[in-house]
Amino acid sequence: MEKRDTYSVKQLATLSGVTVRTLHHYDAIRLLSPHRLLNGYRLYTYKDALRLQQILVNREMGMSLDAIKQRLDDPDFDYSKTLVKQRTILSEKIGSYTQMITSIDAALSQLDKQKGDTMSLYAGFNPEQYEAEVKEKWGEGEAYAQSQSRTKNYTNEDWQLIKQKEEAWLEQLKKCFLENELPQSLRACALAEEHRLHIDKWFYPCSGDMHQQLGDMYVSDDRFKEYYDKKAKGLAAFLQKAIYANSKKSM
Amino acid sequence: MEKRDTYSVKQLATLSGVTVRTLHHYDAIRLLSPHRLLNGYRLYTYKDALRLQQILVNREMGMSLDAIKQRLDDPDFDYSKTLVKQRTILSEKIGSYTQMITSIDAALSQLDKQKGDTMSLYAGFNPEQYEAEVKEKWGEGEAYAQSQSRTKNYTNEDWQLIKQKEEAWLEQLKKCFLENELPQSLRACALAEEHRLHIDKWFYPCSGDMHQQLGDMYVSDDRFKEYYDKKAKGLAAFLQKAIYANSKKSM
DNA sequence: CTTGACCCTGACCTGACGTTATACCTTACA
DNA sequence: TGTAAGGTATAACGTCAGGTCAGGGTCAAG
Repeated sequence: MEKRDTYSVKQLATLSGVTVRTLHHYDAIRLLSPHRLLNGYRLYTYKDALRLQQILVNREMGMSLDAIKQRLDDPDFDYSKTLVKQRTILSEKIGSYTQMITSIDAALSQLDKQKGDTMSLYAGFNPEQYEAEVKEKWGEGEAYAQSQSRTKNYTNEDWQLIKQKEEAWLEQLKKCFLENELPQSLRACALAEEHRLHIDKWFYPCSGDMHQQLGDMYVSDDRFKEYYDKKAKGLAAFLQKAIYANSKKSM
Repeated sequence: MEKRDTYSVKQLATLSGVTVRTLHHYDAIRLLSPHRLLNGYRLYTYKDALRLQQILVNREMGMSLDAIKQRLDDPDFDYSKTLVKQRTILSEKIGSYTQMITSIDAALSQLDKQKGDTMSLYAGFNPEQYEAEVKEKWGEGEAYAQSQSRTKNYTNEDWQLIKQKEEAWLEQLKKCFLENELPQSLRACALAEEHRLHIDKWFYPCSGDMHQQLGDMYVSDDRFKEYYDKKAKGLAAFLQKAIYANSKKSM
């Protein structure tokens, strides 16, 4: 701190890193009341500056302004008392921080356990994630980035839910297909739309266009084709057509 | 954090050291909105508890609730990375706080020399009780319960006696360590056994196993480690080894 | 004699809860 | 079966440490 003998509000404020309003406040509650010039301006002495420093240190420790006032105004101001008080505050903080650390550790180990091990769930092939990966190869990095950032915090439960929904949907699609419904039918379109919303909700924004690209991928990429055709031969193509029909309808 | 799947308001509140009102508030501002039972009661899941943990750590770092909300709701939020970062920040803070405490202690002892007034120096950290607390966190509620019920009737003189004994013992351990005794040495083992008996007598039944767990804690829990290492660097680890050696010997 | 930087007070606003009041729900026990 | 205790809910007002204007005075420089 610069060694001057007097300061204006602003000078003291900037000097000690508080706002003018704060000094006004401290004056109002008589925590730090400087002298006044004839024009009413506040004039802080070096002593005031020292007191302010004390105030700030104690405030930093989480003490209330009132308590600080009590202590600084205590006639038999006992430095050791202050120190002891600060010591206990510090040690309490340490206590709560250690507690936080232990819970963080607990959370971390918990997280390790439940961090979505998608491989085991999907037996090696996670279609929705794979989609994003393939899109990446095609230069559509955005979908991949989105998918990555969204899924990285999914828990095992989340993945299970997603998988369940997807499986239920796939069952319906299969039924629809096996019952010789046309891909343009309302029923097929509804399922296509459901699929789009599923992707959109859990993985990355999926517009109609994006969805059509996906449909194409389902027949052109062997891995996808196999995934769907394993359920029922021709299902991949059926899905693609349904997606196209749905996209047209939505426009 | 205890591993339960659901909590009531009060349960979660006490568990995480906040008030019920705070949880209500967080619900009101949609920072942490739990499910509701049919009667309208809030029901917090483990996920909620994790989120609360995040909130509290961030709050402690001086972030506004609004900013915290922003962050936690950000899809790019990487939970585990953040946890790790926070852990290091917290433990750094602990480090600097302990530093401050030691310098306060220095100042205090300086003052003590000038006056006659000692006592209450250890107002902050009482290792034996802290042990029980930590064990509680680790799920060994029995020790904590025992410790609580035994200590609640202790008088001031009792505490002084305990403290004295513990300090005397600690001095001996320090000497033993600084004189390059091995932790397997008879001398070290004797001190370990003395320590076990001390706990057993004053706080809770302490078997060899329990004692070994304690030893582990002394090196893994920063607060203990610091407590012992402040006496002599490496003392915590030394004590742990001595405890292990003593346990083996007694079997 | 104006302009811009400072200063004043007063009044209302804010964030993060604390406190109090009133009422409902659930459980234990007489 | 009733009732008392204790947990829960909402609602509404209080608090603390300032932030943010608004309206007006002061002062040195150009």
